[in-house]
Amino acid sequence: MPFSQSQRPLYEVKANLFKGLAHPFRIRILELLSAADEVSVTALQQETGLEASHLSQHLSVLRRHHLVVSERRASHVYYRLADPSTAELLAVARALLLGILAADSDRLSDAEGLPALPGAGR
Amino acid sequence: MPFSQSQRPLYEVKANLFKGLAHPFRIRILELLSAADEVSVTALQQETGLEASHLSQHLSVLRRHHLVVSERRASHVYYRLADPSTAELLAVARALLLGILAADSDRLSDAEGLPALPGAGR
DNA sequence: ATCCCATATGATGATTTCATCATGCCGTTC
DNA sequence: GAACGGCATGATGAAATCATCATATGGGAT
Repeated sequence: MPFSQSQRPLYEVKANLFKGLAHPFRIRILELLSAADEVSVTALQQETGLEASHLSQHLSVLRRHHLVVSERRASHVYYRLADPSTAELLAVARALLLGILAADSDRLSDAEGLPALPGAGR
Repeated sequence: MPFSQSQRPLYEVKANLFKGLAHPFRIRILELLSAADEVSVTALQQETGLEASHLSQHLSVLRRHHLVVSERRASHVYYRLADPSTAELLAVARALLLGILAADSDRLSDAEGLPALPGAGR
C-alpha cells in the first residue's frame, strides 16, 4: 500500500496526486462529477462508454487517491467529488492549457504561416 | 511524436498535462521556478541534488509539455515557467492536498484514536 | 434458496516511464 | 585550435501503468 501520505515531502505527495489525475478517462470521470455532484456508476458507464471492469478500476484509483467518495444506495453505487477544490483544479488546468495552446499556435503561425486554430473555446 | 495537442478531446490533453506533472522531481523543479522566476540549470542541480543528465531529462519533459522555457546566456542555461498559471495550478493542488490530508487524519483519529497531524503547514 | 444485475477485484501481456550510463554538442578559456 | 565545463541526447534494463479477460461479491427479485 503506497499511501501513508502524511510525513513525506510535500512535492512527492503532490506528484502522486497528479499521477492519479494522469489518465484521460479519469479526467473525464472527474469532469462528469464536477458537473453533477453525484453520478451513478451506471451513468458513468454510459457517458464514457467504458467496459464495466475498466471503469471500476479507474474509480478505484480515484478512490485510493481520495479524490472521490462512493455511497451505495439500493443496488446502485453513487460517486461524488471528495473535495470541491478538485473542480477548481481542473478549471485552472484548463485555463493553463488554453494559454499554452494559444502560445503554441502563435508560434506555429509565426513559423509556418498557418492560420490560428479556429475553435479553441469549449 | 505525441504532440499535436490541438484538435484532440480536451480531456486527453488535460490528462497529458498532468502526466507531465506526475513526478516528484518535476514538481520540485516547478516549485523552484515558481519561487524565483528564473533559475539556472546549475542552481537547479544544486538544489535538487540530481545528476546532470537526469535533471536534463526532466527539464526536457517539462519543455516538451511547454511548461517551461529555456534561454541560453553565456555558457549557462536559464529556465523559467512558460505561464504563470502553472504556479497557480501548484497552489490549488497544495490546497486540495491539505484538505484531503486533513480529512484523512480525521478519519484516522476517528478510527484509531490518533491525534491530528502536528505540522501540516509548510 | 436461486438467479440476475451492478460493481469490484485479480491476473496477464503490452506499453510506457524511470534511472543510469555513455556519448555528443556548444561555448569559453587557454 | 585544443581542452574543459555545462547541458543535452540516446540507449538500456528495471519498474510502474494500462487494457483486457476471468472471476468474485453483494443486494434485489423470483
